[in-house]
Amino acid sequence: MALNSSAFFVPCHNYNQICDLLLSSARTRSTSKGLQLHGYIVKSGLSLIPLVANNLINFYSKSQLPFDSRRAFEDSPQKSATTWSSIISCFAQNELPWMSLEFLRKMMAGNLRPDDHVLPSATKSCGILSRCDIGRSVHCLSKKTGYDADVFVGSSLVDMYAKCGDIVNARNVFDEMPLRNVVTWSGMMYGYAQMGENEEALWLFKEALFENLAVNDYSFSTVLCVCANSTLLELGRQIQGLCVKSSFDSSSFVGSSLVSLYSKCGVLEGAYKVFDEVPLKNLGIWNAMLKACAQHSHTQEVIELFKRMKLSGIKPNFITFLNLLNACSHAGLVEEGRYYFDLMKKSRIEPTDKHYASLVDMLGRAGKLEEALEVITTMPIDPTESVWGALLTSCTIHKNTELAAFAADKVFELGPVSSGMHISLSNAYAADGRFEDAAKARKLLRDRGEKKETGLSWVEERNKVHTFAAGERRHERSNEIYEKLAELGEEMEKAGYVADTSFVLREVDRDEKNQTIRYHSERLAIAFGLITFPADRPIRVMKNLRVCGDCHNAIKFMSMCTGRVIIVRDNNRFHRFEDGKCSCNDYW
DNA sequence: TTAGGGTTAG
Repeated sequence: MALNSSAFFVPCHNYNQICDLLLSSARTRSTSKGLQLHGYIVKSGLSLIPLVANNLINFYSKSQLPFDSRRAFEDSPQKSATTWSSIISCFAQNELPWMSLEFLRKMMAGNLRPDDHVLPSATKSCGILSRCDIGRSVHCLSKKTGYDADVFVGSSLVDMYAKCGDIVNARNVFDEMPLRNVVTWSGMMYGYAQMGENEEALWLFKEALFENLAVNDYSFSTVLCVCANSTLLELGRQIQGLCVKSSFDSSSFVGSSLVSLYSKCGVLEGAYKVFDEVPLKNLGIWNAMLKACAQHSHTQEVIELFKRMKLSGIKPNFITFLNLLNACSHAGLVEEGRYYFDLMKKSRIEPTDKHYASLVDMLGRAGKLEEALEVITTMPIDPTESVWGALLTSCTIHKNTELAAFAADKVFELGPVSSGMHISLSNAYAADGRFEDAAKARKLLRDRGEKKETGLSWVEERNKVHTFAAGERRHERSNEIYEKLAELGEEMEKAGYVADTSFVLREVDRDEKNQTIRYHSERLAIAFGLITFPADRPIRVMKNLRVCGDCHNAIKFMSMCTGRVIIVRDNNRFHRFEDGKCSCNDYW
C-alpha cells in the first residue's frame, strides 16, 4: 500500500506502517496528522505495542511538544532503554535540560544502565545548563559503562566542556578519543573560538584539512567566525573559497559568519553580496546584515532591511532590536529609536540591560540627558555598568559635569568595574572638581594591578597583520611612515587643518598622552597604508579604542589631501572617510 | 531510520 496522505484516514492494522506514518508526520511537521494518528492508535489498541509507543514519544518530541511526549512515555506499557533514551533526548532537545537529567536519574533508579544513546543527550543537557559539575558525573558514568570510546559520547563531552568554558578537559577528551569525526573536530574548534583562543582554533582547522577530514557547514561557520573576530579578511576569503567549492556557501549559518566577517573587516559591499546570494535566509543572517549596516552607518538600509525581513516572515528577536536601537543611536534618530523600543515591548520581547544602554546612549548623545536619566530610574531591571556608562559618556560629550559625577558614583556603587571605565570615572570626577575622587578612581585601577588597554591600530596586508602603537618606531618601514606623515601634515595645514590639542588633556589615555598627538596609532597605520597599497584600494584600519576627536578631524583632511578612501573601525563602529567627510557625519 | 553529538547573528 502506498504511503500517501489518504492513508491517514484509512484504518490500518500494520503497526510498522503506523510507525512510518508517525515518523513522516514529524519530519514534515504535520502535527495535526500525527494527532489524528494518535487517536487512531488509541482506539485500535495499537498503543500497547512498545514500538508504536516509542514512535509516539519521538513524534511529540520532534513536534516540539515535550509534555505530550512525556504523557506518551507514561502511557507506554514496556519501558526499554530505547524508550528512556527517547524521552531523555526529547527533554534535551526541547529546552528542558533539568527534566532530561531527572529522567536519567529515574532510569538509573530503575536499575537500567544508560547506553550510548542516552549519554550524549544527558551530556548535552549539562552543556545547556553550563553545569560542568554534573557534566563530570556523566563523564564518569560514560567511563564506567565503557561508552566513553564512542564517538557520539566523546563528541558530546567535548562540546559540553567547551560550553562550560573548560577548554582543558575538552581537549583531554578530544585527545583521548580513539576515533574522531567532523562533529568532534568542529566542537573542539568551537571551544577554542568561545574562549577567544583564535590561533588554536585556526590551527585545529588547518590540522583537520591536513587530515583530509570532510569539513562541513558547522566547521566553516565556526572558523569563519574566528576570522571575523580576528579581522583576518584574507584568510577568511580563502576559507570562503573552500566553502564555495564544497557548496556550503549556500548555508545561512556559513552566510551569517561571512556577512559578519566582511562587515567586521570593513568591507560592507562584501557583506551585501554574501547576504544577497544566500537563498534561504534565517534569523541569524538577517541579524548579521542589520548589524553590518548599523556598524557602517547605513541607517536607512537598516530600516529597509527590517521591513524586508518582516515581509519574508522572519520574526525579530532581541538581537534584531539591539541592532535597530544601535543604528538609531549612531545616527541620532531619536524618534525612530523610541518607535523600535516600543515595538519590541509590543512584540513581547523583554529589553535587556544592553537595550536600555542603547536607549540611554541614543537619548544622551542627542543631548536629552534628563530623559536618559529618567529611563534609568524607571527601568524595571537593575541598571548595569553599561547603562550608567552610556549616561556618563553622554554627559562628558555635553559637558554636564555634575550629572557625569553622579553617574560615576552610581557605577562605583555597583562594585568592581571594567578597566576602561576607570579612566572615564576619573575624568568625570576631575571635570567636576572632585580631584580626590578622581585620584581614588585611578588608584583603584593601579591597586588592582590593571593597566588601561594600550591603544593599538592594525592593518592587514596580504596575509600579514601590521600593528602600531602611538609614537612607536618598531615597524620596519617606520622611517618612511614618519616621513609620509610629516609631508602629509604640511599639506593638511595648507588645506586648513589645525590640531586640537585639547584632546591630549581630555579623554585620551596615559600611554597615548605621552606621545604627540600627531603620532596616534591610527595615523601610523594609515600612513603605512598610503605607502603600501595601490591608490584605488581603500585603507582599512582597525582600532581597539575610540578614535580621538583630533584624529577624526585629521583623517578627514587626510582623505581630502590624498584622494583616498580611509575606513577606520574603532571599538564599536566604522568611519568611512572620503573627500574630507566621514560617514558618521561627526555624530559619534 | 524507533533513540544519540556540533554551527551563525549579540
